[in-house]
Amino acid sequence: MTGCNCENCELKALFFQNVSEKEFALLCDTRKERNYKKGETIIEQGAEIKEFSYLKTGLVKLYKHLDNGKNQIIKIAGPLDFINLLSIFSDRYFQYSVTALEDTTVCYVNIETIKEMVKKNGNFAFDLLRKMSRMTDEIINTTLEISRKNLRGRIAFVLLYFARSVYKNNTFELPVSRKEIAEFIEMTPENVIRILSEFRKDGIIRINGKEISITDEKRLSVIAELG
Amino acid sequence: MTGCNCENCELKALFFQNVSEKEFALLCDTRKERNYKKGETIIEQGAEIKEFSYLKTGLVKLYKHLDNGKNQIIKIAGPLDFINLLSIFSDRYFQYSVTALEDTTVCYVNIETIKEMVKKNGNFAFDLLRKMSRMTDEIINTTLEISRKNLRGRIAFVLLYFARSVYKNNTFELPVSRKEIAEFIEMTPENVIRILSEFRKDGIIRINGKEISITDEKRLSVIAELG
DNA sequence: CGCGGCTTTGATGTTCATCAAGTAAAGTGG
DNA sequence: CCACTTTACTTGATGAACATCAAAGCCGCG
Repeated sequence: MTGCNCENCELKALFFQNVSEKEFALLCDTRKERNYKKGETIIEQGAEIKEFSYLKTGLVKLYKHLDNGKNQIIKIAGPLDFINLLSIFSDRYFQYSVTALEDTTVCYVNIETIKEMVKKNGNFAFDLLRKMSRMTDEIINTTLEISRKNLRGRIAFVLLYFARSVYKNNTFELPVSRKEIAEFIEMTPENVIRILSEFRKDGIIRINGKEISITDEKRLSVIAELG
Repeated sequence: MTGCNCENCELKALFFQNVSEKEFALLCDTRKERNYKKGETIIEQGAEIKEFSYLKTGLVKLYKHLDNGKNQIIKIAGPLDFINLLSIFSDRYFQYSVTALEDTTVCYVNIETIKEMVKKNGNFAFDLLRKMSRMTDEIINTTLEISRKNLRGRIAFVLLYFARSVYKNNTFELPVSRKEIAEFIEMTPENVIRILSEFRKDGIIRINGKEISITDEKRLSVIAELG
């Protein structure tokens, strides 16, 4: 699906407020949109960066393939996130992969067009700098925060992350496997399960397969803080 | 010390190649330069960001003050590094402190001037985007890399970091205390010392107070890789 | 149906933080 | 310049936290 029906897209206002009509038309001409099923890979680590892409709807994981065959999840990204902003200006190739955790729609714009726009339109560049700065800030802070927590604190952290930041609800369907949680917060899948069970026995959460209900958010917050 | 004697500064070519004479003069007018002794604090976490600053000479640490009274070192920065690029576009206040590890010279330019330049000069903005992207890439990669190594691997990593990236020499004076190493690579000072002693006993390094000599770089590399 | 991957639980051992105690070094005030 | 205080460094002993290994049940999928 290509073409220019972005006029009414709610993202236009957010990302391209400082872009002229003419520039915007240029963007739209090269724009592509694609849907991905849960589990499909959107970006493969090592591939050449040809597009500038942002997430319209859905949920994805950004992760690195390590030498030992394991993966390390860097960030979980949702609507309105630029999913390839990380290395787009520093490298020709993707430093990480992106895979859909839920059905997802991605918009693609030609990367050279964006680069030209940065050079010609300083206000757009400024917006991009701010956006990028916020995103990397968040990744750095989250990574450091996780790494200094103990395992119980880490599990509490992810549960609250999904409840508060992603689903805005204390009951939700986990979009990731236990193993993926482990890859995100630096621990083993066995311990993810063990601690989830502990929380269940302690009456802090209810578990039904992938469905999680936080029943004692206060206690979970304390664990996340102190852990 | 203020004023405009930047014409011959080696940093001009690096950072401001896409800046016009007129813009450059504006930069220079508001420029300040300041020297810091080893141990002096350059930036205090929480302070308002009023300047755009970069390191001319020396070595500094960027670190966060944590709630429990401890510190966490995010990055060690050297010449040519923008020391406040991290949150400069995302926040009004510094998210971290910066302290000199060696005698250091810092150049300051008014932040509003830079922001105006970004908006007016797209090529300058593009340079800045690239620089920022590289810096945050490196921080994220380093943080993730450290967090998945065991303690021996982490110590090997920092020793090689100082030898290769900072001093370009296998013998060097450690610019940080054992405690600061611990704050950088997420472990306790006791274990930093213990593992340094192990490496000494194994004949991998020689230690004389703060002076370190790497005598078996190959073995140290293997430990850093596998750890 | 059977295979492989995800999940769960238990047992075991290693790694690491914590505590304690002592030495060395470096700054501080008289 | 010396006694004093503080801070950094070092080593050992101990226990807790965590990874690893093993085994079995579950589920989806070809």
